[in-house]
Amino acid sequence: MRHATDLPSEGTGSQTLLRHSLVFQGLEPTDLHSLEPCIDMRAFSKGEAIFPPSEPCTSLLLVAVGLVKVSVCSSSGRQITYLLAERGEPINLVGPFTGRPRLLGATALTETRVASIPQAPFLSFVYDHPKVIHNIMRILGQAIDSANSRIIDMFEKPVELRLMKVLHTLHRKFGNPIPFTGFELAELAGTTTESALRAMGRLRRAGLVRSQRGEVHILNAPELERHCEEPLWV
Amino acid sequence: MRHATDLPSEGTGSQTLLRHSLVFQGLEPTDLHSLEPCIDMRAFSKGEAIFPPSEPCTSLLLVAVGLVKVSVCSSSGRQITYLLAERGEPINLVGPFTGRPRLLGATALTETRVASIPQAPFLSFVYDHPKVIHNIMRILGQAIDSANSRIIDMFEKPVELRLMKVLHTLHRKFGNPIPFTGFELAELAGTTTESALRAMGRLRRAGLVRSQRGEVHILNAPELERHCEEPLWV
DNA sequence: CGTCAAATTGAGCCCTATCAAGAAACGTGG
DNA sequence: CCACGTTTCTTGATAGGGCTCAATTTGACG
Repeated sequence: MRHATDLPSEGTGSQTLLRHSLVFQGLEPTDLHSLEPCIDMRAFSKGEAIFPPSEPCTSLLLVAVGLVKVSVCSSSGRQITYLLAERGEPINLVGPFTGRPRLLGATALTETRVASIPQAPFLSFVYDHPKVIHNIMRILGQAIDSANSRIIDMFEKPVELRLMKVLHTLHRKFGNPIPFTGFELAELAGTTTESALRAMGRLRRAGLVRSQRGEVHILNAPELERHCEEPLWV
Repeated sequence: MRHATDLPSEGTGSQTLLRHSLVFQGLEPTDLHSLEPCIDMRAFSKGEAIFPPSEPCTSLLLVAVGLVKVSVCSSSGRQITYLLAERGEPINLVGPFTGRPRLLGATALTETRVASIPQAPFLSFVYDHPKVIHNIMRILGQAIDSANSRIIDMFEKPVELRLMKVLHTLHRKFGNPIPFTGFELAELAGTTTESALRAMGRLRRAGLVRSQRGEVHILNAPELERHCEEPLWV
Protein backbone atom coordinates (compact mmCIF):
# COMPACT_ATOMS: atom_id res chain seq x y z
CA MET A 1 0.00 0.00 0.00
CA ARG A 2 2.92 2.34 0.60
CA HIS A 3 4.85 3.90 -2.31
CA ALA A 4 1.72 3.59 -4.39
CA THR A 5 0.52 6.12 -6.88
CA ASP A 6 -3.13 6.97 -6.73
CA LEU A 7 -4.92 6.83 -10.02
CA PRO A 8 -8.36 7.73 -11.28
CA SER A 9 -10.36 4.54 -11.33
CA GLU A 10 -12.10 5.18 -14.65
CA GLY A 11 -8.97 4.47 -16.59
CA THR A 12 -9.08 0.71 -16.16
CA GLY A 13 -12.82 0.29 -16.29
CA SER A 14 -13.76 -0.79 -12.80
CA GLN A 15 -17.23 -1.84 -13.97
CA THR A 16 -15.86 -4.52 -16.25
CA LEU A 17 -13.20 -5.42 -13.71
CA LEU A 18 -15.83 -6.33 -11.14
CA ARG A 19 -17.99 -8.07 -13.68
CA HIS A 20 -15.16 -10.32 -14.74
CA SER A 21 -13.88 -10.95 -11.25
CA LEU A 22 -14.25 -14.44 -9.83
CA VAL A 23 -15.61 -12.93 -6.65
CA PHE A 24 -18.52 -11.10 -8.26
CA GLN A 25 -19.26 -13.57 -11.00
CA GLY A 26 -22.91 -14.22 -11.80
CA LEU A 27 -24.27 -10.94 -10.47
CA GLU A 28 -26.40 -8.56 -12.46
CA PRO A 29 -24.29 -5.62 -13.71
CA THR A 30 -26.66 -3.26 -11.96
CA ASP A 31 -25.96 -4.94 -8.63
CA LEU A 32 -22.39 -3.80 -8.84
CA HIS A 33 -23.18 -0.10 -9.14
CA SER A 34 -23.19 0.41 -5.41
CA LEU A 35 -19.66 -0.87 -5.13
CA GLU A 36 -18.01 1.07 -7.91
CA PRO A 37 -17.76 4.46 -6.18
CA CYS A 38 -15.77 2.81 -3.38
CA ILE A 39 -13.03 1.50 -5.60
CA ASP A 40 -9.62 2.99 -5.22
CA MET A 41 -7.08 2.08 -7.87
CA ARG A 42 -3.36 1.93 -7.19
CA ALA A 43 -0.33 1.27 -9.37
CA PHE A 44 2.76 -0.71 -8.49
CA SER A 45 5.92 -1.19 -10.44
CA LYS A 46 7.57 -4.51 -11.08
CA GLY A 47 9.02 -6.03 -7.94
CA GLU A 48 7.25 -3.63 -5.63
CA ALA A 49 5.54 -4.91 -2.47
CA ILE A 50 1.76 -4.53 -2.55
CA PHE A 51 1.44 -5.50 1.06
CA PRO A 52 4.04 -6.96 3.41
CA PRO A 53 3.53 -10.02 5.61
CA SER A 54 1.83 -9.51 8.96
CA GLU A 55 0.01 -6.38 7.91
CA PRO A 56 -3.53 -5.91 9.21
CA CYS A 57 -6.03 -5.86 6.42
CA THR A 58 -8.54 -3.10 5.80
CA SER A 59 -9.73 -3.65 2.26
CA LEU A 60 -10.27 -6.23 -0.42
CA LEU A 61 -7.64 -6.08 -3.15
CA LEU A 62 -8.33 -7.17 -6.74
CA VAL A 63 -5.78 -7.27 -9.48
CA ALA A 64 -6.92 -4.99 -12.30
CA VAL A 65 -3.84 -5.12 -14.52
CA GLY A 66 -0.69 -7.19 -14.31
CA LEU A 67 0.42 -10.18 -12.33
CA VAL A 68 0.73 -10.44 -8.58
CA LYS A 69 2.52 -13.07 -6.52
CA VAL A 70 1.10 -13.82 -3.09
CA SER A 71 3.52 -15.77 -0.96
CA VAL A 72 3.68 -17.39 2.43
CA CYS A 73 6.64 -16.24 4.47
CA SER A 74 8.39 -18.18 7.18
CA SER A 75 10.28 -16.69 10.07
CA SER A 76 13.54 -17.79 8.45
CA GLY A 77 12.76 -15.62 5.46
CA ARG A 78 11.94 -18.45 3.12
CA GLN A 79 8.99 -17.94 0.86
CA ILE A 80 6.59 -20.15 -1.01
CA THR A 81 4.30 -18.84 -3.68
CA TYR A 82 0.72 -19.37 -2.70
CA LEU A 83 -1.13 -17.63 -5.48
CA LEU A 84 -0.49 -15.98 -8.84
CA ALA A 85 -3.25 -13.48 -9.44
CA GLU A 86 -4.17 -11.95 -12.77
CA ARG A 87 -6.90 -9.49 -13.73
CA GLY A 88 -10.03 -10.05 -11.69
CA GLU A 89 -8.47 -12.25 -9.03
CA PRO A 90 -8.51 -11.28 -5.35
CA ILE A 91 -5.21 -11.37 -3.48
CA ASN A 92 -6.46 -11.21 0.11
CA LEU A 93 -9.91 -12.73 0.16
CA VAL A 94 -9.89 -13.70 3.82
CA GLY A 95 -8.38 -10.48 5.05
CA PRO A 96 -11.43 -8.22 4.90
CA PHE A 97 -13.41 -10.64 7.04
CA THR A 98 -10.94 -11.05 9.84
CA GLY A 99 -8.87 -7.90 9.48
CA ARG A 100 -6.10 -9.78 11.21
CA PRO A 101 -2.59 -9.99 9.83
CA ARG A 102 -1.61 -13.24 8.18
CA LEU A 103 1.49 -14.95 6.92
CA LEU A 104 0.91 -13.65 3.45
CA GLY A 105 2.71 -10.96 1.52
CA ALA A 106 2.05 -9.78 -2.03
CA THR A 107 4.46 -8.57 -4.69
CA ALA A 108 3.92 -7.19 -8.17
CA LEU A 109 5.60 -9.41 -10.77
CA THR A 110 4.85 -6.94 -13.56
CA GLU A 111 3.61 -3.39 -13.79
CA THR A 112 0.40 -3.73 -11.90
CA ARG A 113 -2.79 -1.96 -10.97
CA VAL A 114 -4.71 -3.10 -7.95
CA ALA A 115 -8.28 -2.19 -7.08
CA SER A 116 -8.96 -1.64 -3.42
CA ILE A 117 -12.43 -1.92 -1.92
CA PRO A 118 -12.67 -0.85 1.71
CA GLN A 119 -13.74 -3.46 4.21
CA ALA A 120 -17.04 -1.89 5.26
CA PRO A 121 -18.73 -1.49 1.87
CA PHE A 122 -17.36 -4.81 0.71
CA LEU A 123 -18.71 -6.68 3.71
CA SER A 124 -22.15 -5.16 3.55
CA PHE A 125 -22.23 -5.93 -0.16
CA VAL A 126 -21.33 -9.54 0.56
CA TYR A 127 -24.02 -9.88 3.20
CA ASP A 128 -26.57 -8.63 0.70
CA HIS A 129 -25.54 -11.00 -2.08
CA PRO A 130 -25.55 -14.73 -1.32
CA LYS A 131 -24.11 -15.35 -4.76
CA VAL A 132 -20.93 -13.63 -3.70
CA ILE A 133 -20.67 -15.75 -0.58
CA HIS A 134 -21.00 -18.77 -2.76
CA ASN A 135 -18.22 -17.54 -5.04
CA ILE A 136 -15.96 -16.81 -2.13
CA MET A 137 -16.51 -20.21 -0.59
CA ARG A 138 -15.71 -21.88 -3.88
CA ILE A 139 -12.46 -19.98 -4.14
CA LEU A 140 -11.46 -20.67 -0.56
CA GLY A 141 -12.39 -24.32 -0.91
CA GLN A 142 -10.06 -24.59 -3.86
CA ALA A 143 -7.36 -22.79 -1.92
CA ILE A 144 -7.64 -25.22 0.99
CA ASP A 145 -7.71 -28.29 -1.22
CA SER A 146 -4.76 -27.03 -3.19
CA ALA A 147 -2.74 -26.28 -0.07
CA ASN A 148 -3.51 -29.69 1.41
CA SER A 149 -2.58 -31.38 -1.81
CA ARG A 150 0.73 -29.53 -1.75
CA ILE A 151 1.44 -30.75 1.77
CA ILE A 152 1.12 -34.33 0.62
CA ASP A 153 3.17 -33.63 -2.49
CA MET A 154 5.97 -32.19 -0.39
CA PHE A 155 6.02 -35.44 1.50
CA GLU A 156 5.68 -38.08 -1.16
CA LYS A 157 6.49 -36.52 -4.52
CA PRO A 158 10.06 -35.84 -5.66
CA VAL A 159 11.05 -32.39 -6.85
CA GLU A 160 10.79 -33.31 -10.51
CA LEU A 161 7.14 -34.32 -10.21
CA ARG A 162 6.27 -31.24 -8.23
CA LEU A 163 7.89 -29.13 -10.91
CA MET A 164 5.92 -30.92 -13.60
CA LYS A 165 2.76 -30.16 -11.72
CA VAL A 166 3.74 -26.51 -11.47
CA LEU A 167 4.55 -26.31 -15.17
CA HIS A 168 1.33 -28.00 -16.11
CA THR A 169 -0.66 -25.57 -14.01
CA LEU A 170 1.17 -22.53 -15.32
CA HIS A 171 0.77 -23.74 -18.87
CA ARG A 172 -2.98 -23.92 -18.42
CA LYS A 173 -3.06 -20.49 -16.90
CA PHE A 174 -0.57 -18.63 -19.08
CA GLY A 175 -0.06 -20.75 -22.18
CA ASN A 176 3.29 -20.67 -23.93
CA PRO A 177 5.70 -19.32 -23.02
CA ILE A 178 5.56 -19.50 -19.24
CA PRO A 179 7.13 -16.24 -18.07
CA PHE A 180 8.97 -17.34 -14.93
CA THR A 181 12.55 -17.71 -13.78
CA GLY A 182 14.02 -20.77 -12.12
CA PHE A 183 13.85 -18.99 -8.81
CA GLU A 184 10.15 -18.32 -9.17
CA LEU A 185 9.46 -21.89 -10.27
CA ALA A 186 11.34 -23.10 -7.21
CA GLU A 187 9.12 -21.01 -4.94
CA LEU A 188 6.10 -22.59 -6.59
CA ALA A 189 7.38 -26.15 -6.38
CA GLY A 190 8.62 -25.75 -2.81
CA THR A 191 12.28 -26.39 -3.43
CA THR A 192 15.56 -24.55 -4.07
CA THR A 193 16.52 -22.76 -7.25
CA GLU A 194 19.29 -25.26 -7.95
CA SER A 195 17.07 -28.29 -7.57
CA ALA A 196 14.37 -26.73 -9.71
CA LEU A 197 16.81 -25.92 -12.48
CA ARG A 198 18.36 -29.37 -12.28
CA ALA A 199 14.92 -30.89 -12.71
CA MET A 200 14.26 -28.48 -15.58
CA GLY A 201 17.40 -29.76 -17.22
CA ARG A 202 16.12 -33.31 -17.03
CA LEU A 203 12.75 -32.31 -18.48
CA ARG A 204 14.52 -30.45 -21.25
CA ARG A 205 16.69 -33.43 -22.11
CA ALA A 206 13.56 -35.58 -22.09
CA GLY A 207 12.09 -33.29 -24.73
CA LEU A 208 9.19 -32.16 -22.55
CA VAL A 209 10.12 -28.48 -22.40
CA ARG A 210 12.35 -25.87 -23.89
CA SER A 211 13.66 -23.10 -21.69
CA GLN A 212 15.24 -19.73 -22.16
CA ARG A 213 16.28 -17.12 -19.70
CA GLY A 214 13.14 -16.21 -17.80
CA GLU A 215 10.70 -18.37 -19.70
CA VAL A 216 9.75 -21.95 -20.34
CA HIS A 217 8.05 -23.43 -23.40
CA ILE A 218 6.01 -26.56 -22.94
CA LEU A 219 6.62 -28.93 -25.83
CA ASN A 220 4.77 -32.04 -24.70
CA ALA A 221 1.78 -30.98 -22.64
CA PRO A 222 -0.04 -34.36 -22.67
CA GLU A 223 2.96 -36.15 -21.21
CA LEU A 224 3.16 -33.48 -18.53
CA GLU A 225 -0.50 -33.89 -17.74
CA ARG A 226 -0.13 -37.65 -17.31
CA HIS A 227 1.73 -37.03 -14.09
CA CYS A 228 -0.80 -34.60 -12.64
CA GLU A 229 -3.93 -36.48 -11.71
CA GLU A 230 -4.67 -33.88 -9.07
CA PRO A 231 -3.76 -30.55 -10.64
CA LEU A 232 -2.31 -27.76 -8.62
CA TRP A 233 -4.09 -24.49 -8.26
CA VAL A 234 -2.62 -21.04 -8.20
CA MET B 1 -22.95 -41.79 6.43
CA ARG B 2 -23.42 -45.46 5.68
CA HIS B 3 -23.57 -48.04 8.48
CA ALA B 4 -24.76 -45.29 10.77
CA THR B 5 -27.36 -45.69 13.42
CA ASP B 6 -30.02 -43.03 13.53
CA LEU B 7 -30.65 -41.53 16.90
CA PRO B 8 -33.14 -39.10 18.33
CA SER B 9 -31.49 -35.71 18.37
CA GLU B 10 -32.76 -34.64 21.79
CA GLY B 11 -30.42 -37.00 23.56
CA THR B 12 -27.31 -34.98 23.02
CA GLY B 13 -28.83 -31.56 23.36
CA SER B 14 -28.62 -30.07 19.90
CA GLN B 15 -29.54 -26.64 21.23
CA THR B 16 -26.42 -26.43 23.33
CA LEU B 17 -24.39 -28.11 20.61
CA LEU B 18 -25.17 -25.33 18.17
CA ARG B 19 -24.69 -22.65 20.77
CA HIS B 20 -21.22 -23.89 21.59
CA SER B 21 -20.21 -24.51 18.00
CA LEU B 22 -17.55 -22.30 16.48
CA VAL B 23 -19.75 -21.85 13.44
CA PHE B 24 -22.73 -20.43 15.30
CA GLN B 25 -20.87 -18.56 17.99
CA GLY B 26 -22.19 -15.17 18.96
CA LEU B 27 -25.79 -15.71 17.85
CA GLU B 28 -28.79 -15.25 20.05
CA PRO B 29 -30.08 -18.63 21.26
CA THR B 30 -33.45 -17.83 19.74
CA ASP B 31 -31.87 -17.41 16.33
CA LEU B 32 -30.92 -21.05 16.37
CA HIS B 33 -34.45 -22.36 16.83
CA SER B 34 -35.10 -22.50 13.12
CA LEU B 35 -32.16 -24.79 12.59
CA GLU B 36 -32.78 -27.31 15.34
CA PRO B 37 -35.59 -29.27 13.69
CA CYS B 38 -33.33 -30.00 10.73
CA ILE B 39 -30.64 -31.68 12.76
CA ASP B 40 -30.13 -35.36 12.22
CA MET B 41 -27.85 -37.12 14.69
CA ARG B 42 -25.80 -40.17 13.80
CA ALA B 43 -23.52 -42.45 15.76
CA PHE B 44 -20.24 -43.97 14.64
CA SER B 45 -18.04 -46.45 16.37
CA LYS B 46 -14.32 -46.11 16.82
CA GLY B 47 -12.46 -46.44 13.54
CA GLU B 48 -15.56 -46.15 11.40
CA ALA B 49 -15.56 -43.92 8.32
CA ILE B 50 -17.87 -40.92 8.62
CA PHE B 51 -17.45 -40.02 5.00
CA PRO B 52 -14.98 -41.35 2.44
CA PRO B 53 -12.79 -39.23 0.19
CA SER B 54 -14.33 -37.94 -3.04
CA GLU B 55 -17.87 -38.10 -1.79
CA PRO B 56 -20.22 -35.32 -2.86
CA CYS B 57 -21.42 -33.31 0.09
CA THR B 58 -25.05 -32.67 0.93
CA SER B 59 -25.02 -31.48 4.52
CA LEU B 60 -22.95 -29.74 7.14
CA LEU B 61 -21.53 -32.12 9.72
CA LEU B 62 -20.76 -31.07 13.28
CA VAL B 63 -19.15 -33.27 15.89
CA ALA B 64 -21.51 -33.62 18.85
CA VAL B 65 -19.63 -36.23 20.87
CA GLY B 66 -16.24 -37.78 20.41
CA LEU B 67 -13.24 -37.07 18.26
CA VAL B 68 -13.07 -37.08 14.47
CA LYS B 69 -10.03 -37.13 12.25
CA VAL B 70 -10.34 -35.43 8.88
CA SER B 71 -7.54 -36.36 6.53
CA VAL B 72 -6.28 -35.53 3.10
CA CYS B 73 -5.80 -38.58 0.94
CA SER B 74 -3.40 -38.92 -1.94
CA SER B 75 -3.79 -41.22 -4.89
CA SER B 76 -1.05 -43.44 -3.51
CA GLY B 77 -3.12 -44.05 -0.40
CA ARG B 78 -1.02 -41.94 1.89
CA GLN B 79 -2.90 -39.77 4.34
CA ILE B 80 -2.20 -36.62 6.25
CA THR B 81 -4.36 -35.46 9.09
CA TYR B 82 -5.88 -32.12 8.32
CA LEU B 83 -8.17 -31.58 11.25
CA LEU B 84 -9.03 -33.10 14.63
CA ALA B 85 -12.56 -32.12 15.47
CA GLU B 86 -14.15 -32.27 18.90
CA ARG B 87 -17.59 -31.29 20.10
CA GLY B 88 -18.92 -28.29 18.23
CA GLU B 89 -16.41 -28.35 15.42
CA PRO B 90 -17.45 -28.69 11.78
CA ILE B 91 -15.75 -31.37 9.72
CA ASN B 92 -16.75 -30.29 6.21
CA LEU B 93 -17.30 -26.56 6.32
CA VAL B 94 -16.67 -25.95 2.63
CA GLY B 95 -18.69 -28.91 1.42
CA PRO B 96 -22.21 -27.52 1.84
CA PHE B 97 -21.33 -24.50 -0.27
CA THR B 98 -19.84 -26.27 -3.23
CA GLY B 99 -21.37 -29.71 -2.88
CA ARG B 100 -18.43 -31.02 -4.86
CA PRO B 101 -16.32 -33.90 -3.66
CA ARG B 102 -12.95 -33.06 -2.20
CA LEU B 103 -9.79 -34.82 -1.17
CA LEU B 104 -10.98 -35.14 2.37
CA GLY B 105 -12.20 -38.15 4.28
CA ALA B 106 -13.31 -38.34 7.90
CA THR B 107 -12.89 -41.11 10.47
CA ALA B 108 -14.15 -41.49 14.02
CA LEU B 109 -11.23 -41.82 16.43
CA THR B 110 -13.56 -42.58 19.35
CA GLU B 111 -17.20 -43.44 19.79
CA THR B 112 -18.73 -40.47 18.06
CA ARG B 113 -21.97 -38.69 17.37
CA VAL B 114 -22.21 -36.36 14.43
CA ALA B 115 -24.92 -33.79 13.82
CA SER B 116 -25.96 -33.39 10.22
CA ILE B 117 -27.64 -30.25 8.92
CA PRO B 118 -28.88 -30.49 5.33
CA GLN B 119 -27.40 -28.13 2.83
CA ALA B 120 -30.54 -26.13 2.02
CA PRO B 121 -31.57 -25.01 5.52
CA PHE B 122 -27.96 -24.46 6.48
CA LEU B 123 -27.28 -22.21 3.51
CA SER B 124 -30.38 -20.13 3.92
CA PHE B 125 -29.55 -19.77 7.60
CA VAL B 126 -26.07 -18.59 6.71
CA TYR B 127 -27.35 -16.02 4.23
CA ASP B 128 -29.62 -14.62 6.93
CA HIS B 129 -26.91 -14.33 9.56
CA PRO B 130 -23.80 -12.32 8.67
CA LYS B 131 -22.32 -13.30 12.00
CA VAL B 132 -22.14 -16.89 10.79
CA ILE B 133 -20.41 -15.86 7.60
CA HIS B 134 -17.90 -14.05 9.69
CA ASN B 135 -17.33 -17.14 11.84
CA ILE B 136 -16.91 -19.35 8.80
CA MET B 137 -14.43 -17.02 7.19
CA ARG B 138 -12.40 -16.90 10.38
CA ILE B 139 -12.26 -20.69 10.51
CA LEU B 140 -11.37 -21.04 6.85
CA GLY B 141 -8.77 -18.32 7.12
CA GLN B 142 -7.12 -20.26 9.92
CA ALA B 143 -7.31 -23.43 7.88
CA ILE B 144 -5.59 -21.81 4.91
CA ASP B 145 -2.91 -20.19 7.02
CA SER B 146 -2.29 -23.42 8.85
CA ALA B 147 -2.02 -25.43 5.65
CA ASN B 148 0.33 -22.92 4.10
CA SER B 149 2.43 -22.89 7.19
CA ARG B 150 2.66 -26.67 7.02
CA ILE B 151 3.86 -26.53 3.42
CA ILE B 152 6.77 -24.36 4.47
CA ASP B 153 7.44 -26.56 7.47
CA MET B 154 7.61 -29.64 5.28
CA PHE B 155 10.26 -27.87 3.29
CA GLU B 156 12.47 -26.27 5.86
CA LYS B 157 11.79 -27.88 9.23
CA PRO B 158 13.17 -31.29 10.20
CA VAL B 159 10.86 -34.00 11.45
CA GLU B 160 11.71 -33.39 15.09
CA LEU B 161 10.60 -29.77 14.94
CA ARG B 162 7.42 -30.63 13.11
CA LEU B 163 6.65 -33.19 15.77
CA MET B 164 7.26 -30.65 18.51
CA LYS B 165 4.82 -28.34 16.83
CA VAL B 166 2.27 -31.13 16.65
CA LEU B 167 2.74 -32.02 20.30
CA HIS B 168 2.50 -28.41 21.36
CA THR B 169 -0.74 -27.99 19.45
CA LEU B 170 -2.24 -31.20 20.77
CA HIS B 171 -1.23 -30.29 24.29
CA ARG B 172 -3.09 -27.03 24.03
CA LYS B 173 -6.13 -28.77 22.65
CA PHE B 174 -6.24 -31.94 24.75
CA GLY B 175 -4.00 -31.30 27.75
CA ASN B 176 -2.16 -34.23 29.32
CA PRO B 177 -2.07 -36.97 28.32
CA ILE B 178 -2.21 -36.63 24.55
CA PRO B 179 -4.17 -39.69 23.41
CA PHE B 180 -2.46 -40.55 20.13
CA THR B 181 -0.31 -43.32 18.77
CA GLY B 182 2.95 -42.89 16.93
CA PHE B 183 1.17 -43.62 13.71
CA GLU B 184 -1.35 -40.86 14.28
CA LEU B 185 1.34 -38.39 15.29
CA ALA B 186 3.19 -39.24 12.08
CA GLU B 187 0.12 -38.42 10.02
CA LEU B 188 -0.06 -35.07 11.77
CA ALA B 189 3.61 -34.25 11.37
CA GLY B 190 3.74 -35.40 7.77
CA THR B 191 6.28 -38.16 8.16
CA THR B 192 6.52 -41.92 8.68
CA THR B 193 5.70 -43.79 11.87
CA GLU B 194 9.32 -44.81 12.33
CA SER B 195 10.68 -41.29 11.98
CA ALA B 196 8.02 -39.90 14.29
CA LEU B 197 8.79 -42.48 16.97
CA ARG B 198 12.52 -41.95 16.59
CA ALA B 199 11.99 -38.23 17.13
CA MET B 200 9.77 -39.04 20.13
CA GLY B 201 12.63 -41.05 21.55
CA ARG B 202 14.93 -38.05 21.32
CA LEU B 203 12.36 -35.78 22.95
CA ARG B 204 11.89 -38.35 25.70
CA ARG B 205 15.62 -38.60 26.35
CA ALA B 206 15.76 -34.80 26.40
CA GLY B 207 13.19 -34.86 29.19
CA LEU B 208 10.56 -32.97 27.23
CA VAL B 209 7.98 -35.72 27.15
CA ARG B 210 7.04 -39.05 28.63
CA SER B 211 5.30 -41.60 26.46
CA GLN B 212 3.34 -44.77 26.91
CA ARG B 213 1.55 -46.96 24.49
CA GLY B 214 -1.01 -44.73 22.78
CA GLU B 215 -0.39 -41.57 24.76
CA VAL B 216 2.16 -38.86 25.34
CA HIS B 217 2.65 -36.72 28.43
CA ILE B 218 4.17 -33.30 27.96
CA LEU B 219 6.66 -32.61 30.74
CA ASN B 220 8.23 -29.36 29.60
CA ALA B 221 5.61 -27.37 27.75
CA PRO B 222 7.48 -24.02 27.76
CA GLU B 223 10.52 -25.54 26.08
CA LEU B 224 8.22 -27.07 23.49
CA GLU B 225 6.58 -23.74 22.89
CA ARG B 226 9.91 -22.03 22.32
CA HIS B 227 10.21 -23.86 19.02
CA CYS B 228 6.73 -23.00 17.80
CA GLU B 229 6.59 -19.32 16.98
CA GLU B 230 3.83 -20.02 14.49
CA PRO B 231 1.62 -22.64 16.12
CA LEU B 232 -0.09 -25.29 14.11
CA TRP B 233 -3.82 -25.53 13.96
CA VAL B 234 -5.94 -28.61 13.87
C1' DC C 1 31.88 -3.05 -22.27
C1' DG C 2 30.86 -3.46 -17.38
C1' DT C 3 27.51 -5.00 -14.29
C1' DC C 4 24.11 -7.79 -12.67
C1' DA C 5 20.62 -11.43 -12.75
C1' DA C 6 19.87 -15.99 -14.30
C1' DA C 7 21.29 -20.47 -15.50
C1' DT C 8 24.36 -24.37 -15.09
C1' DT C 9 27.17 -27.81 -13.06
C1' DG C 10 29.77 -30.25 -9.43
C1' DA C 11 31.07 -32.18 -4.85
C1' DG C 12 29.72 -33.33 -0.32
C1' DC C 13 26.78 -34.41 3.22
C1' DC C 14 22.71 -34.70 6.05
C1' DC C 15 18.21 -36.12 6.70
C1' DT C 16 14.85 -39.34 6.45
C1' DA C 17 12.27 -43.01 3.92
C1' DT C 18 12.53 -47.81 3.50
C1' DC C 19 13.16 -52.45 4.82
C1' DA C 20 13.65 -55.59 8.49
C1' DA C 21 13.33 -57.64 12.92
C1' DG C 22 12.40 -57.92 17.63
C1' DA C 23 10.33 -56.52 22.15
C1' DA C 24 6.64 -54.96 24.77
C1' DA C 25 1.88 -54.05 25.80
C1' DC C 26 -2.77 -55.12 25.21
C1' DG C 27 -7.06 -57.67 24.28
C1' DT C 28 -9.38 -61.96 23.57
C1' DG C 29 -11.01 -66.38 24.05
C1' DG C 30 -10.43 -70.56 26.05
C1' DC D 1 -5.14 -67.49 34.53
C1' DC D 2 -2.73 -68.47 30.47
C1' DA D 3 -1.82 -68.68 25.43
C1' DC D 4 -2.25 -66.31 21.49
C1' DG D 5 -2.74 -62.73 17.97
C1' DT D 6 -2.56 -57.95 17.23
C1' DT D 7 -1.06 -53.48 17.76
C1' DT D 8 2.39 -50.44 19.15
C1' DC D 9 6.89 -49.31 20.01
C1' DT D 10 11.84 -49.69 19.44
C1' DT D 11 16.10 -50.13 17.08
C1' DG D 12 19.38 -51.02 13.29
C1' DA D 13 21.30 -50.84 8.64
C1' DT D 14 21.04 -48.91 4.20
C1' DA D 15 20.42 -46.00 0.31
C1' DG D 16 18.93 -42.14 -2.04
C1' DG D 17 17.08 -37.62 -2.61
C1' DG D 18 17.85 -33.01 -2.32
C1' DC D 19 19.90 -29.07 0.20
C1' DT D 20 24.17 -26.45 0.72
C1' DC D 21 28.10 -24.24 -0.76
C1' DA D 22 30.88 -22.89 -4.49
C1' DA D 23 32.48 -21.79 -9.08
C1' DT D 24 31.57 -20.84 -13.88
C1' DT D 25 28.98 -19.44 -17.87
C1' DT D 26 25.49 -17.16 -20.23
C1' DG D 27 22.52 -13.57 -21.42
C1' DA D 28 20.38 -8.89 -20.79
C1' DC D 29 20.72 -4.16 -20.35
C1' DG D 30 22.44 0.34 -19.70
